[in-house]
Amino acid sequence: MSNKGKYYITTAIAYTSGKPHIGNTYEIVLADAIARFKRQEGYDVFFQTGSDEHGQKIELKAKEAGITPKEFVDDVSTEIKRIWDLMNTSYDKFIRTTDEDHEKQVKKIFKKLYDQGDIYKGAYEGLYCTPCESFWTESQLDENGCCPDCGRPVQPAKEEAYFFKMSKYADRLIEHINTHPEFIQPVSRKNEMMNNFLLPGLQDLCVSRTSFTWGIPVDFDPKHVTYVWLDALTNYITGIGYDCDGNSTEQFKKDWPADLHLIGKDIIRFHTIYWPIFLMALDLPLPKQVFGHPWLIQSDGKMSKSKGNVLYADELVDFFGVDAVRYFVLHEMPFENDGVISWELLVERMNSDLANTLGNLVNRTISMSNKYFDGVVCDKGVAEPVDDDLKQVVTSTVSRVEAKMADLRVADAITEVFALFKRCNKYIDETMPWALAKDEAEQDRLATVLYNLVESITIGASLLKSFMPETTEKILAQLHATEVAYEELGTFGHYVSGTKVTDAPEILFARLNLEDVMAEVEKRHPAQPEVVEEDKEDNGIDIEPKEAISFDDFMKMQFQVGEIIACEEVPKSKKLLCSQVKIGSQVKQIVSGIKKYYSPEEMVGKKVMVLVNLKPAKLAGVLSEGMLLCAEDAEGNLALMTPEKEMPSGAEIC
RNA sequence: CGCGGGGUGGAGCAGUCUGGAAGCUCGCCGGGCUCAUAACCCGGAGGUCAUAGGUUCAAAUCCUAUCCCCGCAACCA
Repeated sequence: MSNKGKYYITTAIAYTSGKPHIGNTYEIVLADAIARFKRQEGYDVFFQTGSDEHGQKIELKAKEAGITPKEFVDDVSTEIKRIWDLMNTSYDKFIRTTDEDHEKQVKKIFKKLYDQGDIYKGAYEGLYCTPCESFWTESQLDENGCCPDCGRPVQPAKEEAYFFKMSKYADRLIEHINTHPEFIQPVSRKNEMMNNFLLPGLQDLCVSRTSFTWGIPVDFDPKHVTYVWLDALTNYITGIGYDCDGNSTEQFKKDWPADLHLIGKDIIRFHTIYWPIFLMALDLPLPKQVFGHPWLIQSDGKMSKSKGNVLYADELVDFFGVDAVRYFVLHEMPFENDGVISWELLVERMNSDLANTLGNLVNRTISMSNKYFDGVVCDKGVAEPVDDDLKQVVTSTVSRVEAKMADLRVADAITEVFALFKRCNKYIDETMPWALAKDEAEQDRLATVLYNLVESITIGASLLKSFMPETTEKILAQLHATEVAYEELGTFGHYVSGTKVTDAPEILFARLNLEDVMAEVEKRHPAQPEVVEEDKEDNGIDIEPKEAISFDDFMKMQFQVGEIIACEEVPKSKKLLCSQVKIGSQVKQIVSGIKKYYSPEEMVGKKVMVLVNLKPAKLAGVLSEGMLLCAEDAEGNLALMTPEKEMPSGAEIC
């Protein structure tokens, strides 16, 4: 095997808040396909993945489960690893951010950056939930913009925190991005980063928290823990032996900078802005490429547990097998836009590509060899012009695959391999071995045809190795063939003439019946009654129970009947309506997120239930002096609460 | 005028940067074949490439406007 140099590839580390679903699993499989292919090409590959195990969310989840955070992340991390292994991914290292050496380095890095002035102490302004004593970021809030823990509104607040001075390195980063067009992939993301974050000016990044303790403590200020990105991103260097005191391992010196960080499109910002800037501050070279892959989404609506349609890798493997799932996620994922996954599509691909095109090809080829020559495959050298195109397609596939892989077009690469198998099926029709078999004079031609087929399949199977390693093994085993070395894939005739193939070909991929699969899915996940659509069968919905409140708490809230006397859309907002509500003799302006369900016209004249003494606040720049109360179903549909008998505006609700 | 992505035959997608006869996979219809997992091969139907203008000899592709989806951002009290 020729050595083309080192190749260091990473995935994002998975957050240990719960079991990874098929969307998360996609990334590791994609990375694995790239890593395996690079190895096959002759690179010295190091493939790292892992888990991100700190943070408030985990602290809370552990508390709920009545175990320590460490116990909690041990469980989840084990589960992640189990799924990665189940998917047959060939990672070299699984790093955990709770690993001792990682934690040690993070502390040192934090200190170093502080000492050199890149990190300073300031105050963090965020959204604070007072009852829970917790800070939340925008993205953590629930669908109502409230505290995800207790569902109550959050307020802006401050706490002491350390910040990283991003602006200092911004110009250098802009320069780097502009002079390295391959750095951010796909390129469309580059403009997004530039326009949204870099050009308007970078905010300093908060790198510590005092609101929770499950994290890496800041050495010199122990009430702070390191906040997510400085902890998580650094795994890429600590995992291969970085030491900021200058005692990095040989491996680090060899493998850094990374050749590819493979991540989801949602965290491109952190990998193309903050991470490079951290590296600049540490005086380390930047990774060569960051690829923000799209997501797999479900065609039948958002994943939701109540619909029973959340897809998990291990369950899919139960139905289809490891390689079929690998094939699906690799093949179905486009390069730039989100891909779709559903049981129907899975079954379709399984049947048409894996069972029909590939499985059947191998099966019929072996059957013919057995039938006509007792399984012995010999090249008798009786070539005909029709063979040329087959050989041309087969021997040129490797270069096409290589080109696609170089651009990270994994889906296109795997399609090229299947084009080879399709060409083989066509060849069988062109040569009609069953017709040759009837003619004594054509025995040598028949043998040659079968040899060409077995050789073509052997090359195809060898090319499949990065994507479906088990299938490669199975095919080669049935043919009693040896894998064709990468450098040899462009030439024909490696299969040893005179070899006997198996006399009991095993079905590689069995066809599945969609109805059967759906019935089984149905059985495992009994459909929950859809509360919205079938209101004849109203089974009600359950929500998280909240903590009991005292009567005094209740009495603090003032509810009254209000009459909407005017209503208009709030400009620049998608969801907001601004109503003038008459409550007794006064009129309050109230903004509500109900534009999707009510038009301003139909609002006017309604008598509604109003929480009157809520502190006024601005929404989308418009003052709101109360809250219109609504009922909300599982789908988020809203209905205003109105008195069931005529009541005057201002009437107290109690 | 917050930022961005998207709208291509029944389904899922490519093609758009660098204009030049609308393509792939699946499904459907018809034919062929029978070695094979009712598989394989060939052919066909089906699209005004969201809409309306414009530039051009030529537009899915470039320009302008509009409509509709989807993310993100905007404190959806």
